[in-house]
Amino acid sequence: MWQLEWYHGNPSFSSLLFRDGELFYFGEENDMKTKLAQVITTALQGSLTNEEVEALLETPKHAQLGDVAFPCFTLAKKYKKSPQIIASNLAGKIQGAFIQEVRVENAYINVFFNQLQIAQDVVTQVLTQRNHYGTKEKNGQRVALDFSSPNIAKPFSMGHLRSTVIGHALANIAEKQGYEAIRMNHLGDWGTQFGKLIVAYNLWGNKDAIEQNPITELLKIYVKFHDEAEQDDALNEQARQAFKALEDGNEEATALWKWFRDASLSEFNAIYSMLGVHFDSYNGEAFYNDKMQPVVEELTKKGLLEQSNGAMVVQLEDMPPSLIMKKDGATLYATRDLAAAIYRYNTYQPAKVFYVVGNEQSLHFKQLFAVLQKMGHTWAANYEHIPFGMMLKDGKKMSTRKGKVVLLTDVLRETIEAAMNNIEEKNPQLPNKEQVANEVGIGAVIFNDLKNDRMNDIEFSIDKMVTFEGETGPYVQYTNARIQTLLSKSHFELVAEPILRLDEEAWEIIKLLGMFPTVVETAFIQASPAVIAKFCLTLSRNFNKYYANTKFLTNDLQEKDRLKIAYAVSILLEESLRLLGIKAPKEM
RNA sequence: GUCUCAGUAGCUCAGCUGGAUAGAGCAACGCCCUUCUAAGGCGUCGGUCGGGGGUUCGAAUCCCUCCUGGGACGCCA
Repeated sequence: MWQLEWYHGNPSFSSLLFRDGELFYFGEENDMKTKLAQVITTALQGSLTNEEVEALLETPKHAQLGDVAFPCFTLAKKYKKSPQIIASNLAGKIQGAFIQEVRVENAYINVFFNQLQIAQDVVTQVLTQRNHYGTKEKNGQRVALDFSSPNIAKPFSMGHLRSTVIGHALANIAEKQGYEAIRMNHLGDWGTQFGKLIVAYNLWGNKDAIEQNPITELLKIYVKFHDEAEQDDALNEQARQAFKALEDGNEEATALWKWFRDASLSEFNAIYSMLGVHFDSYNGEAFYNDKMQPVVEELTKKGLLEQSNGAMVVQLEDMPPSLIMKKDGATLYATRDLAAAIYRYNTYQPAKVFYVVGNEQSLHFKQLFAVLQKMGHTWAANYEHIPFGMMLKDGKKMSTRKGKVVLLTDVLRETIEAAMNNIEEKNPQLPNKEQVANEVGIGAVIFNDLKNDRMNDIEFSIDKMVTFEGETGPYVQYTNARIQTLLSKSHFELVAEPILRLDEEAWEIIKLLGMFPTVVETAFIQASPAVIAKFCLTLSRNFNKYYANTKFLTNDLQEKDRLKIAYAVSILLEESLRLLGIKAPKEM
């Protein structure tokens, strides 16, 4: 049931769309840049299209110059006049109710908006739509995301964190953009290492210990296997046989495999629950075992498979061939991913598929998509690798073997402890200390990972993660918590109505609030949670500046207006943090 | 060797679909808590945007080239 509601009295308000009682942000009528572009386009009488004008509009580097600037350099050629003269001629024609002032500086036309009107408009929208502000209407399309994907029986390291938190944030962002997100955990639950584990378990395994602490114990016997196998090659042969038995469906082997998998998964799920991450599918490598033969057959039928040094490959242009089958006929990584890609297309019909996997696998995905294209699967154009940089330790890749691995649970324990120390020191009477310490400690780790461009390598530093000052998750959480305190201490019922007066420092905040829908969209287009992280840092910084110089609880006419802005900031900080997968405690 | 990602302040990074004085945080130093949580705010210090060419009215941003570092390159995933 759709229902259109026009905001009474004020024609500048966007139309708000309700469906079954839920509210969606609709349209961009409120975007000042768009409005201004229309005015300028009209003034130019067809010299430039509306799109061209909008592309030229920019935000001045310094706020005192103006809110939006239109550079006239490109018009100079068209009119054969100096850009300065064009600017001053054009400036007089730029007018509208939302425009306060137009200034010409050099070749720029700098426009100042009517701050109060825009503040009324933006704040009312945020307060009305709350966490739905910036949410697009459902578009009926799916985005499938392959992320996290740890290996069974191996510890969950800081390295695995990246894919997990980036993927999770992208799924949230996709949903806010109107897509249905399918979260897929492509578990590493198959391979010769399971033969080794089965042999090792039969030799040295302790059932109770593994049930208590599955990954630690499994890793222990796995490492022991490697040590022993160096002396005794017969073990490797046994492992091969054990894996063969597993592949052939041997009951005992299958039971062990299932047990290892379930036990590991329950430990992973404990981590996922701490991080607030969930999945729609845990179909890992094993799931595709019976789906690879049809792929090989399809490749053969389409004449794409070639022999090369005994192996079967698909030749590709401008890149190395993709290995599909080993000499012995066994399948490979690429074969499995082809099967998975096809299965996902058939199952979900996704509009987009994101593989959130480390940058070191770029070639693999380029090859994968190229093979799919050669097979005639044009939908592969919607498949995308979302790469990210590595988590480094001492400037080098973390490695399980060299003992350079840092376990995520250890890091979380430390950051939660640091958060608790902060609480004891700064706010010892706080209720639910445990929960808040969890939310802050975990938030710090997630934010630390998401705040920079995902392509950057990250040097692991526990010291940085337990520092809760500056550009950190706790800084944003703290800003929000202080606003929440203000709101709880005020006696106003904050409803969505226009604000009447605007402090000077609040203007930057208003502009940021108005940008939020565009920010989310950019984050989605660039597949970059960092865009959201930067946004809430900037919003926090601007609000803290305002808060430091302004008394909010004054019990006068201005109090309500200021609190409405504070409330709007809080709504968007909480929503930004939610998109990043971070909790926002009301008090800390 | 080929491909790929990166190189901006002492450190970690923004800015990169070209535009006005290159911005933050950390570190260092100096301020601000009898007033809404100082996990905060203000100030000072700090930059040949890796080097060199080119395109342009205009380049950190685009193109070429070189240098440095990470990563990937057939039977692991």
